[in-house]
Amino acid sequence: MNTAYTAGVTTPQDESHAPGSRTAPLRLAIIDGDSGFLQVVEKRVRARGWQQRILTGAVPVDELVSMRLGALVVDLAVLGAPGWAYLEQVCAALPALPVIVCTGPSTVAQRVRALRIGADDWLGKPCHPEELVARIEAIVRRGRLAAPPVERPIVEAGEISIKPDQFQAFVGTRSLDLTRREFELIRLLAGNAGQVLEREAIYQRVWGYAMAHGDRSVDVFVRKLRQKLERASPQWRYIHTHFGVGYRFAPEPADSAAAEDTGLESAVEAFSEETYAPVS
Amino acid sequence: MNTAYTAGVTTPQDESHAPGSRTAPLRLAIIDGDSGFLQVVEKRVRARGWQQRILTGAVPVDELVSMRLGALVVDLAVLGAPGWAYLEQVCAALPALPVIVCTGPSTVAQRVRALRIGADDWLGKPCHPEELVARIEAIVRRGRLAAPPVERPIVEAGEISIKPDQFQAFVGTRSLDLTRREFELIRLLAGNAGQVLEREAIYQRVWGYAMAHGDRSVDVFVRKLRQKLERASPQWRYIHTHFGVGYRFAPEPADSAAAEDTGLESAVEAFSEETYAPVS
DNA sequence: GCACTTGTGAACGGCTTGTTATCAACGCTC
DNA sequence: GAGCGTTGATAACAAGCCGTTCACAAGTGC
Repeated sequence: MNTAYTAGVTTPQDESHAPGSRTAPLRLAIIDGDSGFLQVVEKRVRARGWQQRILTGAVPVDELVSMRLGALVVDLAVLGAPGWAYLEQVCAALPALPVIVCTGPSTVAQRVRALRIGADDWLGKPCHPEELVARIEAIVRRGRLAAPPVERPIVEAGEISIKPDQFQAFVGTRSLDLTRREFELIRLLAGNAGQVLEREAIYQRVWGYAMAHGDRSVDVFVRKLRQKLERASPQWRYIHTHFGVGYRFAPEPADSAAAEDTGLESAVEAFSEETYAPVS
Repeated sequence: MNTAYTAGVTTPQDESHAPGSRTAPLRLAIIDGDSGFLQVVEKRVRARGWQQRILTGAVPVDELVSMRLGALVVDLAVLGAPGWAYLEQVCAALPALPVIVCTGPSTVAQRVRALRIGADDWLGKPCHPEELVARIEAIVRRGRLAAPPVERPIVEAGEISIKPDQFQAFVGTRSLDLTRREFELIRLLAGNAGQVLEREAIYQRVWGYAMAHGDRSVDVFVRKLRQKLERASPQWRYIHTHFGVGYRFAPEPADSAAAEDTGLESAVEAFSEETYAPVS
């Protein structure tokens, strides 16, 4: 009913940043009526790649649940007298949800009451949007720290499966015995299956810094990977060279020599919903 | 820098491990010089059954660690110019420690900076002690809340069984005679059997604070564990090294010389629904 | 055919890990 | 409080893995 929404520039999957800092974009909801305030906040929310949803009033708790929020900002003034009951209700139903009350002048008693009820923070208006965002970050950080590590999905491709929590790839139950770099590389490639990745981009994302001119490391590691893949799964070809460009990951049956010529390959490439752009 | 040796009883795990089993009294430290303020705060801290410790200045991080704090309140004004560096240092070394800055007049930029550095909250003086306490409670609550990974009371792995209530591991009825740290380490590893845990993560969760660069403690304790496991259960191998990453707990028969060639190792691990599937 | 790119194998060297020893700190008994 | 055994932190050395680099072969496109 009352949902303006703004999607951050969610990069498809910047999955493999070098030191594994994994952060899905935060989903933030704001119950507030001050359009000027909302605007300046939204600007900063966007800059962080978060997703923002603006609510103009009390939304049933069920709906809040279904929004799968990462944080909630509330202006109690908007809700009027039932605001306190609503706050209590939300905090009781969603104890894991960070809640920041951001409202006008208040008394100590009010602030203490909100915090006791279950709110995580209280920020008086007028306030600087930067501080609001910083406080949201601090609370979310605290919550994430204690949270169980996010389970990463197992990627399946051809015969192999990539298990991030083991830093290893398998054919059936058998390990490919990859080193760390090899694993990071195959994870990056398989995570962007069907896409041609340029050497410099690969290097940047696996090694974490810019590739020096003439560096052949990527080639060498692709070779190592191919060797291990070939040994463990000889019926498939996984990594394809694009001359003058880079490499593309796409599992294909090994006997598709004829198929490749006809461009049939795209029929095999499967699990990636990413748009597949064949390169002649 | 490494002056005071604060080894000793160090049991920092209870806050990070034991979910909500028992709520030990919160240990609170306050770096502040205002005796009047300290007095009114202390009154309320006592009323809640917390333990309070007053520090008159910057205390070495090592000492903070050994205090096993549940929260820290800092008045930056007391620390002077180096206060910011100190704050950063503390937050880096003890990311799990709730830190509240409670100090005099401030600018938005200062508050944002502190929150970014790792502080959980900023409360301007003068403030009502009740609000300070309520904010501490809210932060601690948030930190405790998201820790639901219910650890199985007894973990069975290979020949050994781990009994948390006894702080000991056994082969049959025979104790492995593990020290406290050794036990915490094997509990963590076995509790995440099959997963590769990175050294820093292990250190953070067993020792309770951030691992210093170059620290080899995890390796040394892994060796001690392996030694005791080997002695008590020579037919099995439990802890596996992942070069450049960390360690993985997975019971495997020791005679896997032939098995390794067939990739048996992964089939046995995790004592889950996987059954041994002979290869070829 | 020529220039350039990519594949391949091997060797070097650095960094990671295994292992042992030493010492400070602590708890215990007396 | 002194003496003694235990625990944990740290240093030092050895061993070995792994990433980088080089040289050369093979392949690609013009």
